Amino acid sequence: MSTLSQTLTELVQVAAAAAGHADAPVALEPCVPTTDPAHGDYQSNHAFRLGKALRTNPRQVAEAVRAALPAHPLVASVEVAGPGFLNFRLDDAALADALATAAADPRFGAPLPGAGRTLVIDYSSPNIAKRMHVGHMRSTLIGQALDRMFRFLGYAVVSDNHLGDWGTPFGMLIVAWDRWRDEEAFGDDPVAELLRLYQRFRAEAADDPALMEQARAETANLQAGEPRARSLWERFVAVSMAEFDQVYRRLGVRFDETLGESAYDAMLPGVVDDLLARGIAVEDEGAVIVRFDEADGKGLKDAVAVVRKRDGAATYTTTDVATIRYRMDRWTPDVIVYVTDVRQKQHFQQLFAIAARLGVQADLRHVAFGMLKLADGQVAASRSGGGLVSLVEVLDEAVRRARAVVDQRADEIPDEAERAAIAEAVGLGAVRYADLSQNPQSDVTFDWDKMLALTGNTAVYLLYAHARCWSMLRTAGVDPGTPRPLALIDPTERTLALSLLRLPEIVATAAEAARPNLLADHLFGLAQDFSAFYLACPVLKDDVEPAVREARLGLVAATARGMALGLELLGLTPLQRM
RNA sequence: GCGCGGUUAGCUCAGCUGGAUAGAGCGUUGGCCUCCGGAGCCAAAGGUCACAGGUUCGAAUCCUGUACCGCGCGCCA
Repeated sequence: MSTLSQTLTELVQVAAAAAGHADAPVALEPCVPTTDPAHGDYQSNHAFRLGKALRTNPRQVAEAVRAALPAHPLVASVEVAGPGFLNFRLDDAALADALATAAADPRFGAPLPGAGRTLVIDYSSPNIAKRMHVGHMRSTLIGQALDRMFRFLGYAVVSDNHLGDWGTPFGMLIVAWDRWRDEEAFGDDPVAELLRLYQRFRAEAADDPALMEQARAETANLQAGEPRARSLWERFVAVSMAEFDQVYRRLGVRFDETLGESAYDAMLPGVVDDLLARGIAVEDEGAVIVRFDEADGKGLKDAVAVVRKRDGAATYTTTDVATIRYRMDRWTPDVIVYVTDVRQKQHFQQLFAIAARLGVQADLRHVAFGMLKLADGQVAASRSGGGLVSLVEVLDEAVRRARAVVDQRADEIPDEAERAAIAEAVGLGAVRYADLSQNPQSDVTFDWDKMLALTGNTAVYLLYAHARCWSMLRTAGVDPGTPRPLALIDPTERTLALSLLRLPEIVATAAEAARPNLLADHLFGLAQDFSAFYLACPVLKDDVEPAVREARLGLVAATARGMALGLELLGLTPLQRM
């Protein structure tokens, strides 16, 4: 199946060729929805590019293309407007059929542009022995949404949680454990105890250099596989993972792989040797470094990455090179996506430049999202920033606020367990949508009220529209999965149908651009279109003719399906009642 | 110092990678429950898209410069 935009774009391509412009050196410009319904439904701006390339009046080119357009059932009329816009008006009956077909399809009529391609996506990646706080939220939520969208597009996706589970912090923890551990506290809240030990180590080591020496020795023991260090490390990892898993379960996040930095330790010496042997890295002041220049990218002028420190230890750059190698060997992915905050941008530029020199063929993408800031301007994810709100605390508060609203409807939803489930979906949805409805690259300021808002452009609005669809379907006794004919008469019905039919192309654009907010925006518009339809078009009222009622129920069912699809791709739980 | 990013309504942010009259939410003001769900709907007010040039049929979007703000910059990840 193809999208409306694809269908029209192909028509323009055929027409341009027929009009004698097949050789014009321009990329085909995809058809896009018009901004104003007065201009039709979709427009092509291709004539402007053609006109420029051919040095002719774009209006004339547009006329020629229009004259050469093959007939198509979807197209009701085509007009040339303004300086050379080609405006399409789509046929009502054909649109209705297209939507009916999409609504009956489990994939909502979406093509599979990712079919046959493998994509590794690396996100969340928290540090062992630390607590997930609000600063960790973005990678997890954005990554999860992209993960789901890429799967929907047909990619064979491998999601990988690249844990920070290796290195000197564990040497420090082992030393601190031996000296200051409180077994009882560890039993009650192991991660809190590990945090306490880590912080105490940092404080004491500031005055006692010998402690750092011990930590280095324990780190070396760990890396050498010394049993005691190893078993402590395993214990630390286990208790941390147990806590992370609770959060992941709650958020519906599921990884195919959880290969932390420790998984690559054995590969590191080989990586450094190889980089040296190939002349990619050189020795410098006792360390091994890679130098970059402007040929690697503007931002890498005079940049240097250390791949082996003077003390012989590898760095995270080395680990990341090893990780790319491993992924290429194991999955031969076409694409590898990293979801981290923007501060790591240069690191990834360097990493990708090294990969290019190694001949790695995959398309490496860094989704660099903006930082989460606190109200006072402090960066929430900074290592120095203590006293941060824990992620679980945010989620709990969100659910609590949602629960207060849901309980007001206790007469309609008497079942306590159902209200709890609704509050969970609404509360977590609010947090998720607050983040995903923003362009990832923007910084976000942590604001309880904004993040947990339940009115306006929020998850609630979308969930509510979906629940209202279901309410109508329940009343009418209609199963949205059953195919039914549609008819589009009222302008609000047409607008809603067009919005629904655009969903597949929006998902594709949002995933490739790594911007879940494009999908969030579209769903918000979809919910607004549904509201306009709901206001203008009675469905279940007594004076509605049976045929009209049936057709409108079909539209409602299609809306429910489209909304549910979009919500799930963003990680939200669509509710049939709330 | 060098590099990267940002600056759009009172506030928080979108703006489909150059298209037609710049949009939401919150807040403000004024209307909608004899109901197919008011967690909603309708309407109003609110803009020199930081500033100055440039590119072209056309710029919030691309280029150059300036001013602020943020982030990063070889042995942390």
